[in-house]
Amino acid sequence: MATATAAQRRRKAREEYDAFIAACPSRQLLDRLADKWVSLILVALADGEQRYSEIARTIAGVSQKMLTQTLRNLERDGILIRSITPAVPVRVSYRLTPLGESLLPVVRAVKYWAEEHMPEVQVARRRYDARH
Amino acid sequence: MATATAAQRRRKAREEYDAFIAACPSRQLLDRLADKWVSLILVALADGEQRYSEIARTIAGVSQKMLTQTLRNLERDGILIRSITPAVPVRVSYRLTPLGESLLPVVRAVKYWAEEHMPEVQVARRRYDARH
DNA sequence: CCGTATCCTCCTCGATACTG
DNA sequence: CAGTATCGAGGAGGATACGG
Repeated sequence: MATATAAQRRRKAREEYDAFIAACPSRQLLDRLADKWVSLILVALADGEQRYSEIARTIAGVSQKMLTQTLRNLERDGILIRSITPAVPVRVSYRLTPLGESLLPVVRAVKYWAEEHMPEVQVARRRYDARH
Repeated sequence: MATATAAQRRRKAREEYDAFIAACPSRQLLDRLADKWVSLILVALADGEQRYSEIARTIAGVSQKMLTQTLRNLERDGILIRSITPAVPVRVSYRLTPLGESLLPVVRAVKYWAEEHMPEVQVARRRYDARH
């Protein structure tokens, strides 16, 4: 059964890779995911292929440099695919790979959590600041 | 019904807070969560209260400065509680708040994803590097 | 044991200017 | 449109030393 095998492979991977260990490659991957822009890009691509300029418009405040850089990193990691349509002007689109699709719910949960619990955090901050 | 009310509050919060908008407070919260150490600290506290030195030992490679700084931020955000037992030497413990408990599964999922999918990412990187 | 304070370095990130 | 190249400021974050 292919699915079970894949699940077993992932379990095995988690035994071998421990992000608590500084030198572990998965720690570097965790650092990569712990990025300002990664979750926003992933969520922006949730509904399918998007052009470079569309992503830029969705994610307010991202600089051209950071957007390009983060997209390249995610492409290198196999999380998204960059495709070029030769035309004038050229058209570049990005879409999630299956690997990226598997990451999407995870990072989307982080974005949602931040949006949902912001009020509680703001209350906690005011309480803390009042006492310190 | 208290639970339903809380759920409604969160839904409302998600309508009002949109992390795609740079100025939105939830975007700052997302940036806070997008931190090298946050998920590791949260997961380290998953099984309950831990002393400062225990956390430091669990998370290999974290400097005293960053650990203290991140713990302070998380305390201010109401995600964990710091408690001091006056003794000689002093004993300082950290544990998750209910808010922190609600965040735990989310960030743990990120850590797990990184550990599980590291092999695929490494393959993707080798493929990418071979072609560029 | 659990910090705080200081210094110093690197590297992230934004701004700007330029190309196919 | 979708980049690349370069520069420069600022902050992240480590090392070290010291304090309650």
